Amino acid sequence: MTSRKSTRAETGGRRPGIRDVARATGLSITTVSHALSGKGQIAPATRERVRSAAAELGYRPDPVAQGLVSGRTGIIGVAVGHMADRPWASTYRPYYAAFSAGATMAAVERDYALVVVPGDPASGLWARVPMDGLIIVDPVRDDPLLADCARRGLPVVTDGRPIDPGYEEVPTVESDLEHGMAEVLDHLRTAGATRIGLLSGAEPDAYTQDCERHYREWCEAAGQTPVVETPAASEDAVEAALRLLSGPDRPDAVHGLNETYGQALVIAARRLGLSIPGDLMISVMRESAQSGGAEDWEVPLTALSLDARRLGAESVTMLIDVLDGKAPRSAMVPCTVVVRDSTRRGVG
Amino acid sequence: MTSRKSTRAETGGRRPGIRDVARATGLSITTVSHALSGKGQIAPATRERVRSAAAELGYRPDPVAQGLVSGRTGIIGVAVGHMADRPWASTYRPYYAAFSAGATMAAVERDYALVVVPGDPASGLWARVPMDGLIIVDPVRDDPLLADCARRGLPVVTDGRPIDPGYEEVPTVESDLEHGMAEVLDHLRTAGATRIGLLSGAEPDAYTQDCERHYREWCEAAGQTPVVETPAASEDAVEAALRLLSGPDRPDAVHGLNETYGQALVIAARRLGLSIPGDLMISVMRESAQSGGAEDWEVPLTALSLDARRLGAESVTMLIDVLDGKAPRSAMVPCTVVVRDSTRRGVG
DNA sequence: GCTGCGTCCCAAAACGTTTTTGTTGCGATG
DNA sequence: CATCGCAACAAAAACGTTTTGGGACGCAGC
Repeated sequence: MTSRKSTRAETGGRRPGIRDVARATGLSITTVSHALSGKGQIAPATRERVRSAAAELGYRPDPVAQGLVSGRTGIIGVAVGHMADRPWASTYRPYYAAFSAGATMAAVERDYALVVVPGDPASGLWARVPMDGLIIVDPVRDDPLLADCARRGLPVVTDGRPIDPGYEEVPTVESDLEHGMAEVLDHLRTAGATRIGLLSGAEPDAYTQDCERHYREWCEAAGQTPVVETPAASEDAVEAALRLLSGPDRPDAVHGLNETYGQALVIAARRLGLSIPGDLMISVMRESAQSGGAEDWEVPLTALSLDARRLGAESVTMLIDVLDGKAPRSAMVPCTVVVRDSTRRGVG
Repeated sequence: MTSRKSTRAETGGRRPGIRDVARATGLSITTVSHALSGKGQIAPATRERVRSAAAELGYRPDPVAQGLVSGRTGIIGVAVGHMADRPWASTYRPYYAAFSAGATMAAVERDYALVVVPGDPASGLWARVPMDGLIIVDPVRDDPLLADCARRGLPVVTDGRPIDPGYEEVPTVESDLEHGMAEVLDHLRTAGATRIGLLSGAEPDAYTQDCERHYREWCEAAGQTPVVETPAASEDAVEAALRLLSGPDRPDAVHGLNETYGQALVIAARRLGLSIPGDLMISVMRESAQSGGAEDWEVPLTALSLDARRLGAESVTMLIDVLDGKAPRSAMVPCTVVVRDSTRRGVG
């Protein structure tokens, strides 16, 4: 208490700076800096004197000033969500929350801090916050962020392969959608489905592209005609689900590319009087092992579960490797099928 | 492409600075700064000339340098998790993820960035990342962070009332545990419970304290003897649950103070051969409306659901108000009871 | 006594901005 | 004609560190 007030008085109400420590010890600023950072050659006695004076004053080096001279901030950015026209909250998927959680923990472990910014470049927030590198989640076609980072020379790692040409060298973390999609589609067929549809997405990113491609490849191998429906720009997913389930040769199983689509499928099925899994089996992409929602759905849905947390952690590790001068190899994270009632026909 | 290389060449491989823009336009640094920020009196023609030159060079003011002179960084910190001895991942609760998500979105809306740091003061990360203010989640007894922030004069908002004396003026956001606890306990009694226990926590924070206090007050009003059990420091929650359910006068309903305790109660009940909800009704604190888990539990649990997302958002709004010089009033966020099978005796 | 070499410390430059305090030229005012 | 005010710009001082390039001193070797 007393010491607090006295230091405040000594520094004239300001936060104590390195000058104040120098003045208090009768040493130079240089010596104080060296003594505290352990860099130069300082007599042990002096070092200790500086240490105690700094502690007494409650001195902490200003990270901003340190950043200015060192050029490093110890901050890693994550850019998520690419719908510029809508409020960010509406595009903030469970995937992002889990990804951020994993990324945060991996960052902290390596003594970095993590900040999440909107991927929408119009916000410009990402350029206003100082960072050593950026993780771009699901880069889209003609991604402006990717281009901006390249121009500025900011180290980048992407979650999901960039689809623009010219970024082949960017380190990338991605889910193993090839095996995952095959696994979930195989499961649907084994469970009794004869005609499997896909409720795809409109996002111009590698995730959507790849899922759809792997679906079509699987169909070809399985000798089935692909049945794909995609919600239009601002259309509700239920509309697309209804289209998918109302056409001729209605699919008897559908895989939805995200959790929202799963709910849309359930709603559409109910509206059309289709029983689950009797008339229609449903499986979805589950955006994270921790993501909820399922308990609020009427039917527990079989899911291909992405490991968003691990994806986030791997991205951070990879980016820090880049910052440390290493050139990390891109990584693949497995996703796993979790079977629930929505594809259990025999049981009940 | 061409312009990119040429600008690089002009600046000698460095990122272009405000000097480069000044040199390119033949104006002074001051004028460039004013032209771009729209502050001084600059001829419109000049302003436009500066603008285009800056765009041509790809100039962006360095946020670190701006922060140094302005004293503001546009970054808000959130400190979570107070177990210094264990790895952060093991103490990272669903509550934090939801809280962070809400906080992030509220921050971005007000043009701030949000960074999550470990509350463990030993890490020191929070002091190494520049921030304008800090949100402390669940401050504990003798909270070192709280003290440090007060000493440094860093604006603080807490989620959950600080329990140390001397921080009565700190703006705070908290769940309305008084009404929430009463509501869930009333529900248990109405559902048929005659003796309701509490599986409490060992954390020295206001959340735990208040829950326990409200529980005891409710018991007194209801004329019931409180039955409280608390897991010891490093003890598994199941042990405590077993103790709670093995004593004489075993409770026929238990409320658990977090999601982990809910699972522990289910496990303990099964181990003791107690049926749910027949022999034992269980309700838990649900750490967020979005938190999962429930679908992975064997029994859907009735929950008192905290609105972590909103708590995060309110905290940020409040902190920004403080930064803007306002003195916000502390806020209370309601929590809601969600009834599931674990307390439905008559039905399923 | 001069040189060479550690040891311990310091002054000043640098980092890239913003802000403060001018300075210059010119038209309007008395 | 002297003065004032205003528009448009510039020089230099901040901001709080780290880093660079020494300087002073004592001591050993020749």
